[in-house]
Amino acid sequence: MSEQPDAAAAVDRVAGLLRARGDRMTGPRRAVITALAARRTHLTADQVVSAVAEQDASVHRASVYRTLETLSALGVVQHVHVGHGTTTYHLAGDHPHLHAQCSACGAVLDLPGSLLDSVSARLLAEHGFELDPSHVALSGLCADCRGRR
Amino acid sequence: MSEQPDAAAAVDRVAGLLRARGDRMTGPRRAVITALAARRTHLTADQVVSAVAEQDASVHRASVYRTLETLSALGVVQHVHVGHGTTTYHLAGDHPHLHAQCSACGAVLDLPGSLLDSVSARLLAEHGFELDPSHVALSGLCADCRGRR
DNA sequence: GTGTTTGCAAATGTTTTGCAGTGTC
DNA sequence: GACACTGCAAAACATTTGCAAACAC
Repeated sequence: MSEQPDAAAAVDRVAGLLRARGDRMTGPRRAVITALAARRTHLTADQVVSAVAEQDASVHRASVYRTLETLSALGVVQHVHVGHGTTTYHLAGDHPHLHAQCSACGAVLDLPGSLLDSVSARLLAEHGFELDPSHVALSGLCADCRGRR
Repeated sequence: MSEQPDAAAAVDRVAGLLRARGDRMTGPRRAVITALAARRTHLTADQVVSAVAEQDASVHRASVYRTLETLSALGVVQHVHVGHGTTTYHLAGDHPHLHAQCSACGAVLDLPGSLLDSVSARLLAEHGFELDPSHVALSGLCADCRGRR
C-alpha cells in the first residue's frame, strides 16, 4: 500500500489551507481526505461515507456531507456529475481529465482533458461562455453497448 | 394561443404509438403531452406537474412521473440533465440542440446541435463511444457571471 | 476560553412503489 | 370484460438543518 504518504501529504496541505481561513483540521476531515486520496476512482457521497467508516466508524454521515462541501469551497475537492444525478467527488490537482458515461450500462470512460479545447475556445469567443469540461460527464453509448444492438 | 393544434397533433401521434404497443391513451397522458407541447422551454418534473394541474387538477404527481417514464421509453419524450441533478423533459422531434448551464447562476444557454460534431467523430473513431450531445448539459460560467468576478 | 465542528435526530425534497378501484379498448 | 392505468398513501432515497455537546486552536 503506497497510499499512506500521499494521503498524509494531502492532509497536511489541506490543514494549512484550513487554518489560513480560521478553520480547523479535524478527525472527520482527515478521514475524508484520506479516503479520497486512497482511491483513484471518483466516489459518490455514499461511497465516501463507507470508505470513511472503514477508518473511523464514529464519523457521521452528515459530517461527511458537510466536509465535502467545505473542502469544495476550499478548492481541495471537486465533483463531477455523471448521468442520472449521481455526483462523484475527487481530490483536486489530479491530472485534469474528463468523463463520458454510457447511458446504457453506466460505465465511465476517462478522456483526455484537451478533448473539448476547440469547443471551449468557440464557446468563449461566440457566447462568452467559459466551459468547465470536467464538471459534467458527457453521455452516450460505449462500444460494448453499441455492439450489443 | 397557437399551441392547441400542435398539442392535438402530438396527442394523436402518440396515441397511435401507444395503441400499437397495446398501451392506452389516457387523460393524464394527454395532459402531459399537451403541457410539453405548449411550452418551448424544457420542464422539470415538478414544472410538468404544475402545468398538468392547470389543465386537470385531479392528475396525481405519481402519474406524471409514470407518464414521463412511459413516454421516454416510447421515444416521444426526451430528458436533459442540467447541473446539480435537475432533469428536464421535452418532446422529442424538436430541432436538435444542446445546452450549457452556468454553474453560478443556473442560466441555460441553447447551442447549435452541431457544436460537438468533431468531438463526436473523434470519440467514435478513437474510443468507439457514440456521443449523445443533447442528453447532458455542458457546464461552465456564463458571460454575465464571468464578468462579475 | 472561544468559536468551530460534530453527532444526533428530525425535517426536507424528490422519486418510487403496492394496491385496490377506474377507465380504455 | 380484460387488463392497463390511475389515485392514494406510504416507502425509499439523498441531502440538509437545528441544536447541544465536544474539540481544535
